[in-house]
Amino acid sequence: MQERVPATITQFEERLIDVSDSLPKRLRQCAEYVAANKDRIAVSTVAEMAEGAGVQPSAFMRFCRILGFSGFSEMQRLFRDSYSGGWPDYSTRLKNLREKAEGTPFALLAEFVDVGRASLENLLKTIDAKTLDDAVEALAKAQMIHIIGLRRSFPVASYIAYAFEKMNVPAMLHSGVGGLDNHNAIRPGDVLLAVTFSPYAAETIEMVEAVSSRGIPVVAMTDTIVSPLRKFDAITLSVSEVDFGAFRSLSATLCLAIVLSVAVGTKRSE
Amino acid sequence: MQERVPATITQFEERLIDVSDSLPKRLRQCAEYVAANKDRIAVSTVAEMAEGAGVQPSAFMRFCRILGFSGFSEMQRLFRDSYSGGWPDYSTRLKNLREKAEGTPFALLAEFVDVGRASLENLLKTIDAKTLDDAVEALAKAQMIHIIGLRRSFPVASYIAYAFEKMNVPAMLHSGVGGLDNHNAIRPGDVLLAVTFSPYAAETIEMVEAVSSRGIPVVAMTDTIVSPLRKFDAITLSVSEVDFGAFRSLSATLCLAIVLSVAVGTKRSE
DNA sequence: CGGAATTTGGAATATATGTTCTATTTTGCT
DNA sequence: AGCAAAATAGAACATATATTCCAAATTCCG
Repeated sequence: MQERVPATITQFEERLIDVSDSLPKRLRQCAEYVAANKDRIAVSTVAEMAEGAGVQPSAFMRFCRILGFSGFSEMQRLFRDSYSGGWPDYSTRLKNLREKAEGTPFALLAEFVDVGRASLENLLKTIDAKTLDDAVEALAKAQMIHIIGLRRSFPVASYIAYAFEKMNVPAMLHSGVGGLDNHNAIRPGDVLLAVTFSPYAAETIEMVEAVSSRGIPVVAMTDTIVSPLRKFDAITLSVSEVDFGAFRSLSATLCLAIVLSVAVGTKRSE
Repeated sequence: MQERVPATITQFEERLIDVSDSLPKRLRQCAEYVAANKDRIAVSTVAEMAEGAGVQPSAFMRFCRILGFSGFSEMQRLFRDSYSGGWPDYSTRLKNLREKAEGTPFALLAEFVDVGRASLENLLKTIDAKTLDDAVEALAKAQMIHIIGLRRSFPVASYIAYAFEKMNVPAMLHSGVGGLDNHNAIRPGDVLLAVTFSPYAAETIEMVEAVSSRGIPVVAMTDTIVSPLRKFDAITLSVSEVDFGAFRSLSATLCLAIVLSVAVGTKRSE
């Protein structure tokens, strides 16, 4: 019985198939129940799993052992971690890496590549297809698209402005150069695309507020659902990105920005 | 604080938005972390959630109470019950998504997420650790760092400028606002960080040429080794990004930009 | 600036949950 | 049927985890 412990869900499944032919009654019940309810492993206790399978907890424990784990906890950990890729505390990892002088730039790079990948995967899970459709729809109908995004969000805003220009979409980037406000450039029939992340730039919030009260549609790219933009009835695309200190890996945000640009550009030229 | 306990995820979100305006510091951290990682609640312990939010477990407990639960366990139960598991794993999900949602913005998102991931993976393979070290070294020694990146590279340049500012690194972004050149701001002891990708912006090349001939060190972020910047003896970090149509997913480039910023910022403060 | 109220950190405690052990039952074999 | 080996149930035990409590720090107000 000294097989090595499954390290991935796939290995787990293979092992499950392997053993399931030579199993006594109770353990077979476990195998069948687990096969049919893999997704419950991450969120259940042994007692619950055992009851579901119609066996005693101790029987279920033996079952875990046969699969190669030291116990139920170890098996559960596999499922808990592999759900959502497991990006628990990148920000502390990065902080440590940065503080410890031993962190070479290359190690830092590896870490950030990983963060970016996790963020991208997560993006697919958290973006709601319907909301994305609505956003594209609203922007495609706009006479002119106004873009605002300051400080840490400015790279995103400027990227979108560039992409729109390349796709012949009328757009205006409100960068605040020279402290000019240009609020009056925003007119009925236009749409505002606002990008802001914690700590939210006051100017952005103000602009959304002003524009929203005039009945002009707003599409927002922001983090989480507790963003202050929630107060106004904007179409909100929330992107959660790993950040630490002042830094934010913008992978997911920029990815969404490209998608918006391309989708809107395509739709308008139809 | 005797509100009734949220019975659905939607109610939970509403409650979260309700309270999140009137929350002290630590509890606000909890709210933000939870909003960004709702999916982790089902499979984490209080200790893990607390660590993720950067607070003590006891603080997280108070947070659960404010949301209307008797404790963390009750809140977790809500998420465990409505947990359906996001399997099968990433690659198959992506494939399904693309086939099923063909032509929709969401399919486009899946496409770009994949492109981004590929670019990031590729970055690790193509960046040379030694060159990266040299670049960090050169930038860390600079009196002042001048940053240039125009058109499609501008988001990257502006990101770097922001990051340097936050890390108290003296830096100047040459954005060309108003057609002013500011060549004379670049002085001996300074370093130029140039970002450019095909089709290379003439202004950037010119600046590199001018500066380089004055004996001022240049660090370049560019694509491939055939970039025109090769002519000048700059420290060249080449990033090959996967293109999708006319658009460039900047994931890898921005990732490298963050790494440079953080590494340089850290090194200077040693 | 000083005192009250709130918020916070950390250790102490309670509880739930996983794990092990052993007597008993079942199964397989001759 | 009778014996040995394997499997099982259930209780006892160990550990991980949630929860509470209170002193210290902070913020708020007059």
